[in-house]
Amino acid sequence: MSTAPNSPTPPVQTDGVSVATPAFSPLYQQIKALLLKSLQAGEWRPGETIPSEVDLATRFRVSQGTVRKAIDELAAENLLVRRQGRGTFVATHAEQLVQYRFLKLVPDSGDVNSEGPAQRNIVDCRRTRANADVARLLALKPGDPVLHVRRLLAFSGVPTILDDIWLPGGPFKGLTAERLTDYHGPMYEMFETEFGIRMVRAAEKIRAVRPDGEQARLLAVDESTPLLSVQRIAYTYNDIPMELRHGLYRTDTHHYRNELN
Amino acid sequence: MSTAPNSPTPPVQTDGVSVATPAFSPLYQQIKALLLKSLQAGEWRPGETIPSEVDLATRFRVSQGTVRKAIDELAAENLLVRRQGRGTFVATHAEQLVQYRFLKLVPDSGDVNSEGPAQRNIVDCRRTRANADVARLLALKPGDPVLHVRRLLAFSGVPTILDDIWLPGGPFKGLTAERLTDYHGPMYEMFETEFGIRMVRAAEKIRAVRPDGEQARLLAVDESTPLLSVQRIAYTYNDIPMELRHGLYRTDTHHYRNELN
DNA sequence: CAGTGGTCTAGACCACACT
DNA sequence: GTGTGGTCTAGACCACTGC
Repeated sequence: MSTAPNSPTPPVQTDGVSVATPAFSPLYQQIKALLLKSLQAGEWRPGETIPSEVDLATRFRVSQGTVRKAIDELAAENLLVRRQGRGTFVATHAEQLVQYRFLKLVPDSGDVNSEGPAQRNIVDCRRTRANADVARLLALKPGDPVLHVRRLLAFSGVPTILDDIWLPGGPFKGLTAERLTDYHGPMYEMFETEFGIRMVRAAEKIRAVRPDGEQARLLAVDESTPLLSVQRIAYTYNDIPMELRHGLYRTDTHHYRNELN
Repeated sequence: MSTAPNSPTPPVQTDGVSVATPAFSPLYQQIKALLLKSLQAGEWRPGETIPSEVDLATRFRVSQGTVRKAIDELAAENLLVRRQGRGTFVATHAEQLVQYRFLKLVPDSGDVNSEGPAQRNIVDCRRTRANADVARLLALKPGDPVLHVRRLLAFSGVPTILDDIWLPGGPFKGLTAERLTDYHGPMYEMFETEFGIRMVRAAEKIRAVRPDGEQARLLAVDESTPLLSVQRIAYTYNDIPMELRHGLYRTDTHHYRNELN
Protein backbone atom coordinates (compact mmCIF):
# COMPACT_ATOMS: atom_id res chain seq x y z
CA MET A 1 0.00 0.00 0.00
CA SER A 2 3.00 2.23 0.39
CA THR A 3 4.45 1.88 -3.10
CA ALA A 4 1.26 1.15 -5.06
CA PRO A 5 -1.44 3.08 -3.25
CA ASN A 6 -4.93 1.96 -4.07
CA SER A 7 -3.96 0.10 -7.22
CA PRO A 8 -6.48 -2.77 -7.36
CA THR A 9 -7.74 -1.26 -4.11
CA PRO A 10 -6.98 -3.92 -1.54
CA PRO A 11 -9.54 -3.80 1.23
CA VAL A 12 -8.57 -1.68 4.17
CA GLN A 13 -7.25 -3.60 7.14
CA THR A 14 -8.83 -2.85 10.49
CA ASP A 15 -6.92 -4.55 13.26
CA GLY A 16 -6.35 -7.35 10.82
CA VAL A 17 -10.00 -7.70 9.84
CA SER A 18 -10.50 -7.01 6.16
CA VAL A 19 -13.53 -5.07 5.02
CA ALA A 20 -15.25 -5.59 1.70
CA THR A 21 -15.17 -2.68 -0.74
CA PRO A 22 -18.56 -2.64 -2.47
CA ALA A 23 -17.40 -0.26 -5.17
CA PHE A 24 -14.37 1.83 -5.89
CA SER A 25 -13.90 4.65 -3.44
CA PRO A 26 -10.94 6.65 -2.19
CA LEU A 27 -9.09 5.30 0.82
CA TYR A 28 -10.06 8.23 3.02
CA GLN A 29 -13.71 7.58 2.25
CA GLN A 30 -13.33 4.01 3.39
CA ILE A 31 -11.64 5.23 6.57
CA LYS A 32 -14.47 7.70 7.04
CA ALA A 33 -17.03 4.90 6.71
CA LEU A 34 -15.16 2.84 9.28
CA LEU A 35 -15.04 5.74 11.73
CA LEU A 36 -18.74 6.31 11.13
CA LYS A 37 -19.44 2.68 11.93
CA SER A 38 -17.52 2.96 15.19
CA LEU A 39 -19.44 6.12 16.09
CA GLN A 40 -22.72 4.43 15.27
CA ALA A 41 -21.77 1.36 17.32
CA GLY A 42 -20.99 3.62 20.26
CA GLU A 43 -17.34 2.56 20.38
CA TRP A 44 -16.61 6.13 21.47
CA ARG A 45 -19.36 7.95 23.33
CA PRO A 46 -20.41 11.59 22.83
CA GLY A 47 -17.93 13.92 24.50
CA GLU A 48 -15.12 11.37 24.59
CA THR A 49 -11.95 11.55 22.53
CA ILE A 50 -11.35 9.20 19.64
CA PRO A 51 -7.85 7.74 19.14
CA SER A 52 -5.17 10.13 17.91
CA GLU A 53 -4.51 10.52 14.21
CA VAL A 54 -1.27 8.57 14.38
CA ASP A 55 -2.96 5.75 16.27
CA LEU A 56 -5.71 5.54 13.70
CA ALA A 57 -3.17 5.74 10.89
CA THR A 58 -1.25 2.74 12.17
CA ARG A 59 -4.46 0.88 12.96
CA PHE A 60 -5.79 1.35 9.44
CA ARG A 61 -2.30 1.03 7.89
CA VAL A 62 -2.55 4.33 6.04
CA SER A 63 -0.70 7.60 6.35
CA GLN A 64 -1.69 10.25 8.85
CA GLY A 65 -2.77 12.54 6.03
CA THR A 66 -5.37 10.08 4.85
CA VAL A 67 -6.84 9.73 8.33
CA ARG A 68 -6.78 13.50 8.59
CA LYS A 69 -8.88 13.92 5.50
CA ALA A 70 -11.45 11.43 6.77
CA ILE A 71 -11.65 13.20 10.14
CA ASP A 72 -11.83 16.58 8.39
CA GLU A 73 -15.01 15.57 6.62
CA LEU A 74 -16.60 14.16 9.75
CA ALA A 75 -15.72 17.37 11.56
CA ALA A 76 -17.26 19.41 8.75
CA GLU A 77 -20.47 17.39 9.23
CA ASN A 78 -20.42 18.20 12.95
CA LEU A 79 -19.95 14.55 13.94
CA LEU A 80 -16.49 15.19 15.41
CA VAL A 81 -14.88 18.21 17.00
CA ARG A 82 -11.16 18.85 16.70
CA ARG A 83 -9.28 20.64 19.48
CA GLN A 84 -5.67 21.44 18.88
CA GLY A 85 -3.34 20.01 21.50
CA ARG A 86 -6.09 17.99 23.15
CA GLY A 87 -7.52 15.56 20.65
CA THR A 88 -10.56 14.84 18.51
CA PHE A 89 -13.89 14.47 20.31
CA VAL A 90 -17.22 12.93 19.49
CA ALA A 91 -19.64 15.83 19.06
CA THR A 92 -22.47 16.18 21.55
CA HIS A 93 -25.51 18.34 22.20
CA ALA A 94 -24.37 18.67 25.83
CA GLU A 95 -21.79 21.40 25.27
CA GLN A 96 -22.75 24.83 26.50
CA LEU A 97 -21.88 26.47 23.22
CA VAL A 98 -24.10 24.35 21.01
CA GLN A 99 -26.92 23.53 23.42
CA TYR A 100 -29.72 24.44 21.07
CA ARG A 101 -27.98 23.76 17.79
CA PHE A 102 -31.19 22.93 15.95
CA LEU A 103 -33.32 25.72 17.42
CA LYS A 104 -33.21 28.65 15.04
CA LEU A 105 -35.69 30.84 16.91
CA VAL A 106 -33.85 33.73 18.54
CA PRO A 107 -35.03 36.84 20.39
CA ASP A 108 -35.32 39.94 18.21
CA SER A 109 -32.44 41.48 20.15
CA GLY A 110 -30.30 38.82 18.50
CA ASP A 111 -28.61 38.05 21.81
CA VAL A 112 -29.49 34.51 22.80
CA ASN A 113 -28.05 35.08 26.28
CA SER A 114 -30.18 38.13 27.02
CA GLU A 115 -33.07 35.89 27.95
CA GLY A 116 -32.65 33.37 30.72
CA PRO A 117 -33.07 29.63 30.22
CA ALA A 118 -36.39 28.50 28.78
CA GLN A 119 -39.11 27.38 31.17
CA ARG A 120 -40.23 23.90 30.18
CA ASN A 121 -43.69 22.51 30.68
CA ILE A 122 -44.67 19.01 29.64
CA VAL A 123 -48.31 19.36 28.66
CA ASP A 124 -48.83 15.76 27.68
CA CYS A 125 -46.85 12.57 27.25
CA ARG A 126 -48.39 9.31 26.16
CA ARG A 127 -47.65 6.10 24.33
CA THR A 128 -49.78 5.64 21.25
CA ARG A 129 -49.66 4.17 17.76
CA ALA A 130 -48.33 5.81 14.64
CA ASN A 131 -50.91 7.04 12.16
CA ALA A 132 -50.12 6.99 8.45
CA ASP A 133 -48.36 10.36 8.40
CA VAL A 134 -46.23 9.80 11.48
CA ALA A 135 -45.32 6.31 10.30
CA ARG A 136 -44.24 7.52 6.89
CA LEU A 137 -42.11 10.35 8.25
CA LEU A 138 -40.45 8.15 10.89
CA ALA A 139 -39.98 5.21 8.51
CA LEU A 140 -42.28 3.04 10.65
CA LYS A 141 -45.36 0.99 9.84
CA PRO A 142 -48.79 2.43 10.65
CA GLY A 143 -49.79 1.18 14.09
CA ASP A 144 -46.24 0.88 15.36
CA PRO A 145 -45.84 2.13 18.94
CA VAL A 146 -44.74 5.74 19.27
CA LEU A 147 -44.34 8.20 22.10
CA HIS A 148 -46.18 11.49 21.74
CA VAL A 149 -45.01 14.46 23.79
CA ARG A 150 -46.56 17.89 23.86
CA ARG A 151 -44.55 20.54 25.63
CA LEU A 152 -44.50 24.28 26.01
CA LEU A 153 -41.42 26.48 26.15
CA ALA A 154 -41.60 29.94 27.66
CA PHE A 155 -39.01 32.72 27.65
CA SER A 156 -39.13 35.31 30.43
CA GLY A 157 -42.52 33.94 31.33
CA VAL A 158 -43.97 34.34 27.82
CA PRO A 159 -45.07 31.06 26.24
CA THR A 160 -43.37 31.04 22.86
CA ILE A 161 -42.95 27.52 21.50
CA LEU A 162 -45.47 24.69 21.46
CA ASP A 163 -43.91 21.41 20.37
CA ASP A 164 -45.60 18.17 19.43
CA ILE A 165 -42.97 15.46 19.37
CA TRP A 166 -43.25 11.88 18.13
CA LEU A 167 -40.55 9.35 18.98
CA PRO A 168 -40.32 5.73 17.84
CA GLY A 169 -41.37 3.52 20.74
CA GLY A 170 -38.61 0.95 20.38
CA PRO A 171 -35.46 3.05 20.74
CA PHE A 172 -37.08 5.23 23.40
CA LYS A 173 -38.43 2.45 25.57
CA GLY A 174 -38.67 3.63 29.16
CA LEU A 175 -39.09 7.33 28.43
CA THR A 176 -41.80 8.80 30.68
CA ALA A 177 -43.25 12.19 31.50
CA GLU A 178 -41.39 12.10 34.82
CA ARG A 179 -38.01 11.62 33.19
CA LEU A 180 -38.79 14.42 30.76
CA THR A 181 -39.85 16.74 33.55
CA ASP A 182 -37.01 15.88 35.88
CA TYR A 183 -34.25 16.19 33.33
CA HIS A 184 -32.60 19.59 33.36
CA GLY A 185 -30.96 20.36 30.05
CA PRO A 186 -31.76 20.10 26.36
CA MET A 187 -33.86 17.18 25.24
CA TYR A 188 -31.29 16.06 22.69
CA GLU A 189 -28.71 15.91 25.46
CA MET A 190 -30.94 13.53 27.39
CA PHE A 191 -31.45 11.39 24.29
CA GLU A 192 -27.68 10.94 24.19
CA THR A 193 -27.02 10.26 27.85
CA GLU A 194 -30.12 8.20 28.61
CA PHE A 195 -30.77 6.40 25.33
CA GLY A 196 -27.49 6.60 23.43
CA ILE A 197 -29.25 8.26 20.51
CA ARG A 198 -27.48 11.18 18.91
CA MET A 199 -29.28 13.53 16.52
CA VAL A 200 -26.91 14.36 13.72
CA ARG A 201 -28.90 16.44 11.26
CA ALA A 202 -32.45 17.58 10.66
CA ALA A 203 -34.72 18.87 7.92
CA GLU A 204 -37.42 21.47 8.52
CA LYS A 205 -40.51 22.57 6.58
CA ILE A 206 -41.81 25.98 7.56
CA ARG A 207 -45.23 27.51 7.01
CA ALA A 208 -47.31 30.38 8.32
CA VAL A 209 -50.50 29.14 9.99
CA ARG A 210 -53.30 30.06 12.37
CA PRO A 211 -53.50 28.10 15.63
CA ASP A 212 -56.51 26.06 16.62
CA GLY A 213 -58.29 26.83 19.88
CA GLU A 214 -56.17 24.61 22.08
CA GLN A 215 -52.92 25.79 20.57
CA ALA A 216 -53.94 29.43 20.91
CA ARG A 217 -54.85 28.89 24.55
CA LEU A 218 -51.52 27.26 25.38
CA LEU A 219 -49.53 29.98 23.63
CA ALA A 220 -51.74 32.71 25.12
CA VAL A 221 -52.52 34.29 21.78
CA ASP A 222 -55.61 35.05 19.76
CA GLU A 223 -56.75 32.45 17.26
CA SER A 224 -56.17 34.97 14.49
CA THR A 225 -52.48 35.38 15.36
CA PRO A 226 -50.20 34.12 12.58
CA LEU A 227 -47.69 31.60 13.87
CA LEU A 228 -44.72 29.80 12.40
CA SER A 229 -45.34 26.11 11.83
CA VAL A 230 -42.06 24.20 11.82
CA GLN A 231 -42.08 20.51 10.98
CA ARG A 232 -38.76 18.92 11.81
CA ILE A 233 -37.46 15.44 11.11
CA ALA A 234 -34.27 14.70 13.04
CA TYR A 235 -31.90 11.95 11.98
CA THR A 236 -29.28 9.84 13.73
CA TYR A 237 -26.30 8.33 12.00
CA ASN A 238 -26.90 6.85 8.57
CA ASP A 239 -29.93 9.05 7.91
CA ILE A 240 -32.27 7.10 10.15
CA PRO A 241 -35.20 9.35 11.23
CA MET A 242 -35.56 9.29 15.01
CA GLU A 243 -37.82 12.20 15.81
CA LEU A 244 -40.74 13.98 14.25
CA ARG A 245 -41.43 17.37 15.74
CA HIS A 246 -44.13 19.86 14.93
CA GLY A 247 -43.39 23.24 16.48
CA LEU A 248 -45.59 26.33 16.64
CA TYR A 249 -43.54 29.47 17.18
CA ARG A 250 -44.75 32.88 18.26
CA THR A 251 -42.87 35.50 16.26
CA ASP A 252 -43.88 38.69 18.00
CA THR A 253 -40.72 38.86 20.10
CA HIS A 254 -38.62 36.21 18.36
CA HIS A 255 -37.76 35.32 14.79
CA TYR A 256 -36.38 32.34 12.89
CA ARG A 257 -32.83 33.06 11.84
CA ASN A 258 -31.28 31.39 8.84
CA GLU A 259 -27.90 31.78 7.19
CA LEU A 260 -27.67 31.07 3.47
CA ASN A 261 -24.47 30.07 1.73
CA MET B 1 10.32 29.20 2.10
CA SER B 2 11.10 25.68 0.96
CA THR B 3 13.42 24.64 3.77
CA ALA B 4 12.13 26.85 6.58
CA PRO B 5 8.40 27.09 5.93
CA ASN B 6 6.77 30.05 7.55
CA SER B 7 9.50 30.56 10.15
CA PRO B 8 9.52 34.33 10.71
CA THR B 9 6.68 34.33 8.21
CA PRO B 10 8.11 36.23 5.28
CA PRO B 11 5.35 37.95 3.37
CA VAL B 12 3.97 35.92 0.52
CA GLN B 13 5.26 36.94 -2.89
CA THR B 14 2.66 37.60 -5.54
CA ASP B 15 4.32 38.05 -8.89
CA GLY B 16 7.11 39.74 -7.02
CA VAL B 17 4.86 42.11 -5.11
CA SER B 18 5.10 41.55 -1.37
CA VAL B 19 2.02 41.74 0.79
CA ALA B 20 2.01 42.83 4.42
CA THR B 21 1.01 40.23 7.00
CA PRO B 22 -1.01 42.05 9.66
CA ALA B 23 -0.77 39.19 12.14
CA PHE B 24 0.40 35.63 12.13
CA SER B 25 -1.66 33.40 9.91
CA PRO B 26 -1.04 30.16 8.07
CA LEU B 27 0.31 30.38 4.57
CA TYR B 28 -2.80 28.89 3.02
CA GLN B 29 -4.91 31.56 4.71
CA GLN B 30 -2.74 34.23 3.16
CA ILE B 31 -3.14 32.55 -0.22
CA LYS B 32 -6.87 32.39 0.35
CA ALA B 33 -6.97 36.11 1.11
CA LEU B 34 -5.03 36.84 -2.07
CA LEU B 35 -7.41 34.73 -4.15
CA LEU B 36 -10.33 36.49 -2.49
CA LYS B 37 -8.84 39.84 -3.42
CA SER B 38 -8.51 38.76 -7.04
CA LEU B 39 -12.10 37.55 -7.05
CA GLN B 40 -13.26 40.81 -5.54
CA ALA B 41 -11.26 42.81 -8.06
CA GLY B 42 -12.88 40.85 -10.85
CA GLU B 43 -9.57 39.46 -12.09
CA TRP B 44 -11.53 36.32 -12.97
CA ARG B 45 -15.19 36.75 -13.82
CA PRO B 46 -18.05 34.49 -12.69
CA GLY B 47 -18.11 31.29 -14.72
CA GLU B 48 -14.51 31.59 -15.85
CA THR B 49 -11.70 29.31 -14.73
CA ILE B 50 -9.01 30.51 -12.39
CA PRO B 51 -5.39 29.48 -13.04
CA SER B 52 -4.52 25.85 -12.38
CA GLU B 53 -3.23 24.78 -8.99
CA VAL B 54 0.32 24.34 -10.25
CA ASP B 55 0.25 27.78 -11.87
CA LEU B 56 -0.93 29.38 -8.66
CA ALA B 57 1.63 27.39 -6.66
CA THR B 58 4.50 28.72 -8.73
CA ARG B 59 3.05 32.22 -8.77
CA PHE B 60 2.77 32.32 -4.98
CA ARG B 61 5.96 30.28 -4.51
CA VAL B 62 4.29 27.67 -2.34
CA SER B 63 3.57 23.99 -2.84
CA GLN B 64 0.53 22.76 -4.68
CA GLY B 65 -0.87 21.34 -1.45
CA THR B 66 -0.98 24.75 0.14
CA VAL B 67 -2.83 26.27 -2.80
CA ARG B 68 -5.17 23.28 -2.68
CA LYS B 69 -6.10 23.93 0.90
CA ALA B 70 -6.83 27.59 0.15
CA ILE B 71 -9.01 26.65 -2.81
CA ASP B 72 -10.71 23.93 -0.77
CA GLU B 73 -11.96 26.50 1.71
CA LEU B 74 -13.14 28.88 -0.99
CA ALA B 75 -14.96 26.00 -2.64
CA ALA B 76 -16.57 25.07 0.69
CA GLU B 77 -17.83 28.66 0.91
CA ASN B 78 -19.33 28.36 -2.58
CA LEU B 79 -17.04 31.01 -4.01
CA LEU B 80 -15.27 28.56 -6.31
CA VAL B 81 -16.36 25.34 -7.98
CA ARG B 82 -13.93 22.53 -8.68
CA ARG B 83 -14.42 20.25 -11.65
CA GLN B 84 -12.07 17.34 -12.02
CA GLY B 85 -10.23 17.28 -15.29
CA ARG B 86 -11.47 20.72 -16.30
CA GLY B 87 -10.34 23.26 -13.77
CA THR B 88 -11.54 25.49 -10.96
CA PHE B 89 -14.28 27.99 -11.79
CA VAL B 90 -15.58 31.17 -10.23
CA ALA B 91 -19.02 30.32 -8.86
CA THR B 92 -22.01 32.00 -10.43
CA HIS B 93 -25.77 32.22 -10.00
CA ALA B 94 -26.13 31.61 -13.73
CA GLU B 95 -25.72 27.83 -13.67
CA GLN B 96 -28.88 25.85 -14.21
CA LEU B 97 -28.33 23.72 -11.14
CA VAL B 98 -28.04 26.54 -8.63
CA GLN B 99 -30.29 29.13 -10.27
CA TYR B 100 -32.27 29.92 -7.18
CA ARG B 101 -29.67 29.05 -4.57
CA PHE B 102 -31.03 31.50 -2.01
CA LEU B 103 -34.71 30.77 -2.57
CA LYS B 104 -35.78 28.15 -0.03
CA LEU B 105 -39.46 28.14 -0.92
CA VAL B 106 -40.32 24.90 -2.71
CA PRO B 107 -43.61 23.36 -3.85
CA ASP B 108 -45.12 20.90 -1.38
CA SER B 109 -44.46 18.12 -3.88
CA GLY B 110 -40.80 18.74 -3.17
CA ASP B 111 -39.99 18.63 -6.85
CA VAL B 112 -38.73 22.03 -7.91
CA ASN B 113 -38.98 21.04 -11.56
CA SER B 114 -42.64 20.02 -11.39
CA GLU B 115 -43.67 23.65 -11.71
CA GLY B 116 -42.57 25.61 -14.72
CA PRO B 117 -40.47 28.75 -14.50
CA ALA B 118 -41.82 31.53 -12.32
CA GLN B 119 -43.82 34.30 -13.95
CA ARG B 120 -42.26 37.63 -13.02
CA ASN B 121 -44.10 40.88 -12.70
CA ILE B 122 -42.40 44.12 -11.77
CA VAL B 123 -45.06 46.00 -9.81
CA ASP B 124 -42.97 49.04 -9.07
CA CYS B 125 -39.42 50.30 -9.53
CA ARG B 126 -38.27 53.69 -8.37
CA ARG B 127 -35.27 55.60 -7.14
CA THR B 128 -35.72 56.97 -3.67
CA ARG B 129 -33.74 57.73 -0.51
CA ALA B 130 -32.91 55.31 2.28
CA ASN B 131 -34.88 55.68 5.47
CA ALA B 132 -33.23 54.89 8.79
CA ASP B 133 -33.98 51.18 8.69
CA VAL B 134 -32.91 50.59 5.11
CA ALA B 135 -29.79 52.67 5.63
CA ARG B 136 -28.78 50.72 8.72
CA LEU B 137 -29.30 47.33 7.11
CA LEU B 138 -27.46 48.30 3.92
CA ALA B 139 -24.65 50.09 5.76
CA LEU B 140 -25.62 53.39 4.15
CA LYS B 141 -26.43 56.81 5.55
CA PRO B 142 -30.08 57.87 5.87
CA GLY B 143 -30.99 59.79 2.75
CA ASP B 144 -28.53 57.96 0.51
CA PRO B 145 -29.99 57.08 -2.89
CA VAL B 146 -31.47 53.61 -3.16
CA LEU B 147 -33.48 51.71 -5.72
CA HIS B 148 -36.74 50.22 -4.54
CA VAL B 149 -38.26 47.36 -6.53
CA ARG B 150 -41.53 45.62 -5.84
CA ARG B 151 -42.14 42.48 -7.81
CA LEU B 152 -44.48 39.55 -7.82
CA LEU B 153 -43.60 35.94 -8.60
CA ALA B 154 -46.27 33.48 -9.65
CA PHE B 155 -46.06 29.72 -10.09
CA SER B 156 -48.50 28.01 -12.44
CA GLY B 157 -50.42 31.25 -12.51
CA VAL B 158 -50.76 31.50 -8.73
CA PRO B 159 -49.13 34.62 -7.23
CA THR B 160 -46.93 33.26 -4.46
CA ILE B 161 -44.09 35.63 -3.63
CA LEU B 162 -44.23 39.39 -3.18
CA ASP B 163 -40.75 40.91 -2.87
CA ASP B 164 -39.75 44.40 -1.83
CA ILE B 165 -36.14 44.92 -2.77
CA TRP B 166 -33.82 47.77 -1.86
CA LEU B 167 -30.50 48.19 -3.65
CA PRO B 168 -27.79 50.78 -3.01
CA GLY B 169 -28.03 53.44 -5.72
CA GLY B 170 -24.31 53.70 -6.36
CA PRO B 171 -23.36 50.18 -7.40
CA PHE B 172 -26.64 49.70 -9.26
CA LYS B 173 -26.55 52.92 -11.26
CA GLY B 174 -28.42 52.46 -14.49
CA LEU B 175 -30.81 49.77 -13.30
CA THR B 176 -34.33 50.48 -14.56
CA ALA B 177 -37.70 48.78 -14.60
CA GLU B 178 -37.17 48.03 -18.30
CA ARG B 179 -33.93 46.19 -17.73
CA LEU B 180 -35.56 44.24 -14.91
CA THR B 181 -38.54 43.33 -17.05
CA ASP B 182 -36.54 42.49 -20.16
CA TYR B 183 -34.00 40.30 -18.44
CA HIS B 184 -34.86 36.63 -18.58
CA GLY B 185 -33.22 34.70 -15.79
CA PRO B 186 -32.61 35.05 -12.08
CA MET B 187 -32.08 38.54 -10.72
CA TYR B 188 -28.78 37.59 -9.11
CA GLU B 189 -27.54 36.39 -12.49
CA MET B 190 -28.29 39.81 -13.95
CA PHE B 191 -26.48 41.50 -11.05
CA GLU B 192 -23.39 39.54 -12.04
CA THR B 193 -23.50 40.00 -15.79
CA GLU B 194 -24.74 43.60 -15.87
CA PHE B 195 -23.22 45.10 -12.74
CA GLY B 196 -20.38 42.74 -11.80
CA ILE B 197 -21.90 42.26 -8.35
CA ARG B 198 -21.93 38.74 -7.03
CA MET B 199 -24.03 37.76 -4.01
CA VAL B 200 -22.00 35.40 -1.91
CA ARG B 201 -24.06 34.75 1.19
CA ALA B 202 -27.22 35.97 2.87
CA ALA B 203 -28.94 36.09 6.24
CA GLU B 204 -32.70 35.75 6.67
CA LYS B 205 -35.11 36.59 9.47
CA ILE B 206 -38.44 34.81 9.24
CA ARG B 207 -41.76 35.64 10.86
CA ALA B 208 -45.42 34.79 10.45
CA VAL B 209 -47.49 37.88 9.61
CA ARG B 210 -50.78 39.11 8.19
CA PRO B 211 -50.60 41.08 4.95
CA ASP B 212 -51.87 44.62 4.63
CA GLY B 213 -54.57 45.41 2.08
CA GLU B 214 -52.25 46.06 -0.83
CA GLN B 215 -50.14 42.99 -0.17
CA ALA B 216 -53.22 40.79 0.15
CA ARG B 217 -54.56 42.14 -3.13
CA LEU B 218 -51.34 41.45 -5.01
CA LEU B 219 -51.05 37.94 -3.61
CA ALA B 220 -54.76 37.29 -4.16
CA VAL B 221 -55.38 36.21 -0.58
CA ASP B 222 -57.58 37.34 2.26
CA GLU B 223 -56.14 39.83 4.72
CA SER B 224 -56.49 37.23 7.44
CA THR B 225 -54.27 34.71 5.63
CA PRO B 226 -51.03 34.04 7.53
CA LEU B 227 -47.97 34.61 5.37
CA LEU B 228 -44.27 34.04 5.78
CA SER B 229 -42.31 37.28 6.14
CA VAL B 230 -38.71 36.77 5.06
CA GLN B 231 -36.24 39.59 5.50
CA ARG B 232 -33.04 38.89 3.64
CA ILE B 233 -29.75 40.75 3.60
CA ALA B 234 -27.48 39.56 0.81
CA TYR B 235 -23.74 40.17 0.90
CA THR B 236 -20.99 40.41 -1.71
CA TYR B 237 -17.38 39.60 -1.04
CA ASN B 238 -15.98 40.80 2.26
CA ASP B 239 -19.37 40.85 3.95
CA ILE B 240 -20.54 44.03 2.26
CA PRO B 241 -24.38 44.17 2.26
CA MET B 242 -25.67 44.79 -1.27
CA GLU B 243 -29.34 43.98 -1.11
CA LEU B 244 -32.17 44.21 1.36
CA ARG B 245 -35.16 42.12 0.47
CA HIS B 246 -38.46 41.74 2.21
CA GLY B 247 -40.41 38.79 0.86
CA LEU B 248 -43.96 37.72 1.61
CA TYR B 249 -44.51 34.04 0.85
CA ARG B 250 -47.80 32.21 0.50
CA THR B 251 -47.45 28.82 2.14
CA ASP B 252 -50.65 27.10 1.06
CA THR B 253 -48.99 25.25 -1.80
CA HIS B 254 -45.33 25.86 -0.97
CA HIS B 255 -43.15 25.70 2.12
CA TYR B 256 -39.80 27.01 3.26
CA ARG B 257 -37.32 24.15 3.35
CA ASN B 258 -34.31 24.24 5.63
CA GLU B 259 -31.59 21.71 6.29
CA LEU B 260 -29.96 21.76 9.72
CA ASN B 261 -26.50 20.43 10.41
C1' DC C 1 8.36 17.59 28.86
C1' DA C 2 5.46 14.44 25.72
C1' DG C 3 1.42 14.16 23.02
C1' DT C 4 -2.04 16.20 20.29
C1' DG C 5 -3.78 18.45 16.14
C1' DG C 6 -2.14 22.02 12.36
C1' DT C 7 0.85 23.43 8.53
C1' DC C 8 3.92 22.69 4.67
C1' DT C 9 6.62 20.31 1.36
C1' DA C 10 7.95 17.21 -2.62
C1' DG C 11 6.93 13.72 -5.30
C1' DA C 12 4.21 9.88 -7.17
C1' DC C 13 0.30 8.22 -9.25
C1' DC C 14 -4.93 8.04 -10.38
C1' DA C 15 -9.34 9.73 -12.59
C1' DC C 16 -11.29 12.64 -15.75
C1' DA C 17 -11.99 15.83 -19.81
C1' DC C 18 -10.77 17.76 -23.96
C1' DT C 19 -8.56 17.67 -28.34
C1' DG D 1 -1.61 12.66 -25.26
C1' DT D 2 -1.76 16.61 -22.34
C1' DG D 3 -3.47 19.05 -18.69
C1' DT D 4 -6.62 19.37 -14.99
C1' DG D 5 -8.09 18.28 -10.29
C1' DG D 6 -8.01 14.14 -6.76
C1' DT D 7 -5.56 10.83 -3.82
C1' DC D 8 -1.78 9.15 -1.07
C1' DT D 9 2.61 9.05 1.08
C1' DA D 10 6.62 10.28 4.20
C1' DG D 11 8.73 13.38 6.73
C1' DA D 12 9.59 17.84 8.87
C1' DC D 13 8.31 21.35 11.82
C1' DC D 14 4.84 24.53 14.36
C1' DA D 15 1.22 25.56 17.91
C1' DC D 16 -1.27 24.29 21.64
C1' DT D 17 -2.48 21.53 26.00
C1' DG D 18 -1.58 19.43 30.13
C1' DC D 19 1.43 16.80 33.06
